[in-house]
Amino acid sequence: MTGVNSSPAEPAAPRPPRRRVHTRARILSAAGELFLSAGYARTSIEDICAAAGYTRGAFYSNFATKEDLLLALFDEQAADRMAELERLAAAAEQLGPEERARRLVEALLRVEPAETGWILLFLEFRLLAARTPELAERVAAHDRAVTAAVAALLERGLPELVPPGAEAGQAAEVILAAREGLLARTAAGGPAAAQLLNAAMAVLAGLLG
Amino acid sequence: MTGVNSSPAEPAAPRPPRRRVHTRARILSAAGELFLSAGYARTSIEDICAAAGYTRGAFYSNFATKEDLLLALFDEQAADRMAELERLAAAAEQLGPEERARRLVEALLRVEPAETGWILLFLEFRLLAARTPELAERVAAHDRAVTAAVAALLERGLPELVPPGAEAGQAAEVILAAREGLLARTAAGGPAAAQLLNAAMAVLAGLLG
DNA sequence: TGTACATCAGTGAACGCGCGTTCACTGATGTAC
DNA sequence: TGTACATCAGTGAACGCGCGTTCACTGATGTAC
Repeated sequence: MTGVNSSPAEPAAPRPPRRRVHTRARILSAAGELFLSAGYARTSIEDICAAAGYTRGAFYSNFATKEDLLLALFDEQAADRMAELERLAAAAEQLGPEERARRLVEALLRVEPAETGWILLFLEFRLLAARTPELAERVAAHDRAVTAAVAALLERGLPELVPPGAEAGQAAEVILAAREGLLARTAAGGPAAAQLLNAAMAVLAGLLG
Repeated sequence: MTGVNSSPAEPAAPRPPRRRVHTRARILSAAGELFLSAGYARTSIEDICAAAGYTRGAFYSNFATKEDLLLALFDEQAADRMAELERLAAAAEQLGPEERARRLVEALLRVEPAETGWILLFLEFRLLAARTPELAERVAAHDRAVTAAVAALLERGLPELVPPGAEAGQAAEVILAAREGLLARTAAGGPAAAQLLNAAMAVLAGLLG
């Protein structure tokens, strides 16, 4: 099969596009940075191409529309988030119940500075999705996945947070919503992230103790 | 002072503009409806004027810019929200501690269908504010006022929700953030509002019990 | 290894549209006498 | 009460700009022989 050409009469063997392989990645990366600092709507395709070192056409040879690019970025980010949760679950598995609980609370509530940037972009995506059915399903699916992962974490490592009468999924939903709400407040110029998360920790600790 | 004209030589007595008094209100109201259903960015001034029965010029004779209109709407809504909280506080004052607690939890977590619409507009405002310093201060001030009002409610009527080691303001912040986060999820096509708020109630009840 | 050819990623000019804002105007409303 | 005048809320056409998208092209890259 290797030496013998398989019927050269066939119109065109599907050849892999192996030209300037990094273009798409570079555009994605530039778009990510610009979206983070200026938001999706305020960032033009021209801006992105310039930052990545290409012209508009390069963009349209890699993405169908601007929304398509946003979706690619979202999928990337969503995958990262899920991978992180899986890592966290695996790490938690190794620990004793006490240390595990401490780690999980911290991991669920802590905020990296980078995230305060992402939250705005994510909110913009939620907003867009609210008016765009296809996108809405994507966000909803992502929410379901993250909620389920966090619910599993809670069940194994923080059962105190799942009170009798409630399901782990409900607790996860509330925690994630609170987290997103707090992040939104900080990102839009409210109190510092650290301060708000201290609040959340204090409230949680008090309620649990 | 009434019969005698006070120096008619004076250039022009400031006369009150009492012409088509309802124009501004009509535009505001039409804008509110359209913003609710399509969002701020997707609603054009032309749309608003048409819905209100005027032309573009009428708009600019009542508002400086589109952002100015949004701000007026925001202030209106913010005042309503604060008034509602005051009414709630006054009503709670009349009740025994048990009934009062029940009422407050319900009031803080219940969601009117109308609010799921407003939340999207509010998020869009937060997003805009995140990139616009003057707006940011407005939202932050509103957040502070609402948080303080809710904190006062909690201190008087739901001290169980303010665990030892935490301040009422912190508890208020967490509750409001969770509420906003949950609303954002429903509004963008996630689970039904009722379902999410059941979750919050169940979690709270469990933690408190 | 060298040459001719085909492909297609990326170029860059142009299109077209939506929309916020401006502006010269007009006619209904209120004031002065 | 009636008339002349001034004001200014609202009209509607036009401006201008940003931006997403299209498209005819070109030249580097890979393939065939």
